[in-house]
Amino acid sequence: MRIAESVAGHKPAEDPRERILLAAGREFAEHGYEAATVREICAAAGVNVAAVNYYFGDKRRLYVESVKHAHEARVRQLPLPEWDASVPAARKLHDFVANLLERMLGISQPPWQVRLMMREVLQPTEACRELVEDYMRPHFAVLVAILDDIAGGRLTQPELRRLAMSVVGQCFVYRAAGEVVGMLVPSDEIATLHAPSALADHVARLTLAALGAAEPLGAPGSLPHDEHVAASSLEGRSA
Amino acid sequence: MRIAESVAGHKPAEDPRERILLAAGREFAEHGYEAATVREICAAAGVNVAAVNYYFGDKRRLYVESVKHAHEARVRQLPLPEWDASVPAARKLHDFVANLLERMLGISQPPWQVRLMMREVLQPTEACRELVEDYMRPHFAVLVAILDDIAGGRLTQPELRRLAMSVVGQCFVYRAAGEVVGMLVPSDEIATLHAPSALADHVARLTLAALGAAEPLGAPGSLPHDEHVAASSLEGRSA
DNA sequence: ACTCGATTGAAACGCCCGTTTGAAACGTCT
DNA sequence: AGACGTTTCAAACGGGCGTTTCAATCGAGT
Repeated sequence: MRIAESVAGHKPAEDPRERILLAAGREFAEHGYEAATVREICAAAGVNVAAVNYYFGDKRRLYVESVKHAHEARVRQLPLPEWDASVPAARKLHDFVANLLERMLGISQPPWQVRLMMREVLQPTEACRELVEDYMRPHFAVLVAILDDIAGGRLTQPELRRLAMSVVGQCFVYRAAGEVVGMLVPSDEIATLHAPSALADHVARLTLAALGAAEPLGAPGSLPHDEHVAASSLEGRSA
Repeated sequence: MRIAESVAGHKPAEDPRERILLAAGREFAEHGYEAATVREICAAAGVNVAAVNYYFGDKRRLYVESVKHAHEARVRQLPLPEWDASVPAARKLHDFVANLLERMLGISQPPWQVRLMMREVLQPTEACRELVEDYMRPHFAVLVAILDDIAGGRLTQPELRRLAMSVVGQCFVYRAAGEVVGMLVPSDEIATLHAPSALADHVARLTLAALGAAEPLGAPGSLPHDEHVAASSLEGRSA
């Protein structure tokens, strides 16, 4: 049996099982399940190819374990924000979006973890449903509740879910299609207007404006911008 | 002694090159480049494995050709909409979004074509840049112009690009993360509120509202608003 | 020192991969 | 008919894959 786990080491280099999980996550994130090779994973982990069979049984189970492992590390590091009851809903929305974007785009974490989960989202495997239930559904429910608060009961739950998906989609596209975004938008804009914090401002502001809980975009906002208000909009029929 | 003709069955044996491209597109879309196998492609196309080498040289070039082939078929079938000068910008926006969603989610097309291109977006290869320049950048420019029109010059070009990305993201998430959406949203809502046409209404409306060019979401509703999408609107408020 | 389960290691097992081969089958000329 | 370029075919090549084998090594209990 395994003895001396004496020093609760933050050193992942100790436990071979841990090393394999780490290397596997990287490899699966980079190449996908089928294209990743056990041999490559074991080489990166510095263990013999037989180790994956010894510790995990086979490649499939190693994959599922590595997804769970990355997922748990992610949850541990970026828990759902909690707010005081006095915090206004608009602020909650901004915090939520900022958290979501930081989780997707932030440099606070090695990029392969979120990339691995992104693969699950785009082409779900058996590890996906668990991911959704444990991780995404609670987040989504929180977002819906915030939006319900902002809308003040004027939207049905199905409409709120659709609106929530719009919020998520605006964040999601930057992670999933980031490279194409980089081709369509000048790189200097990426570093400024499309940085996580600036994006959070934008998405939250857009959503609030769409709900009538903030000035429309282009009206006097947080940016030093032209001050002429949209008193006479060209298309809008203000009833 | 020509038994080969009858064995082929009722399937008209057309250009083998075309058959290979078609089967390859399907296979690459389903499994990705590395996991797709030449043998499987050739079996589906009803040709010998040597044919791919004969017609395309190797697997890599077959892949590039199949992406181009699907891309061209897509462009041919869904060209950029063109509007009369008198069409209001809000209507253009709705048409653009509806077109985008139809292209991504519509049943008018075998699903593997857009899936193949989605793979390029998510993990670009050499075929991606061409895809962006020929296909996506023009569409994106049109969207930016429409939004500029609606905003009436109150937003800078960088801000317009960011807003355009928000519009695209809202559509994109349904294609890229469709399976997860299906887990988070009750299936009956998927068939109604999240159908392409209903989604187009939603995204266009949300964007207009955010720009102050339409009533906020949850306001008295589309009744005081002009007729721009009323015909296809099937969303039932207050279930 | 010895035992014995836990762990590691090098090599091998089938299998399937992308690609190549060389000859047969075909269509089209003279 | 015969010759000749084009296209198809079964078979094989070398190599990498996931997995297994089995002996070597380790480390604590006796």
